[in-house]
Amino acid sequence: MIDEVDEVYDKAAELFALLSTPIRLRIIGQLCQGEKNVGQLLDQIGVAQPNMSQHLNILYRSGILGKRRQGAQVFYRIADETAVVVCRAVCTQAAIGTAVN
Amino acid sequence: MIDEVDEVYDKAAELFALLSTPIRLRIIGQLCQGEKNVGQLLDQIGVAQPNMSQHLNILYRSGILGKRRQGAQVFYRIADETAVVVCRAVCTQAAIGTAVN
DNA sequence: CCTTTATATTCGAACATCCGAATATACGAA
DNA sequence: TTCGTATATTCGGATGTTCGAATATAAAGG
Repeated sequence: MIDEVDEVYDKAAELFALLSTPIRLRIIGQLCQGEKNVGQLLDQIGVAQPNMSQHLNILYRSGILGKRRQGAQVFYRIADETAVVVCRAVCTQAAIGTAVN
Repeated sequence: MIDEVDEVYDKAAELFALLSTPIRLRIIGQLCQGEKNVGQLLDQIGVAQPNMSQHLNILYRSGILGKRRQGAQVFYRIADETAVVVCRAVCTQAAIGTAVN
């Protein structure tokens, strides 16, 4: 905590940046209910398909999401609970809702 | 949680955006130790003075920080614990440090 | 192979963010 | 009032992010 602090702040800032768009938070909220494919996510979240794909890729490359292909469909899931825990902290603390719970 | 969800995600995304730079996280980390003036923050955080002032103002306008002037100096403090709680969630969950604790 | 459905990629424009430099303001002391 | 210290504001450029549009790839079925 003395000389690793720099990296700590950098990593945390990166995570927060990943969570700084409503669309990605909605994706995470949906996947908290369990694995879903892209089509299902598109049904729930109002966003164009290529845009969805980009956001999913960003979350996937960061390690927050995992994915698996099944035939023509690709299913995404939460792969790192850190993001979920942080989202829950916002919801419970700010009393702004329970969407991710 | 049915029709306020939209706003929930928007608010959360805004908060995460505020926390998405290492400098602002450092500021919050410092102020977790108690009220500090701008000069003290400058001593602890490697950033130019005008830059510091901008970040402080962003956090102040968002309600995360409060401030009080005492003579020529301005003291900042945590005004909304939400940000701190969220930062702690990152640290404890990701096991990437305890800087904000 | 061809078509359809499902998902991904690329490109460019619009827009926002961060920083450095210069300047401005606020306050205390002389 | 003038000076020095403390803090804030403005402006510009560089950089990054998000989106829409177009296109590409992957798989299943006929």
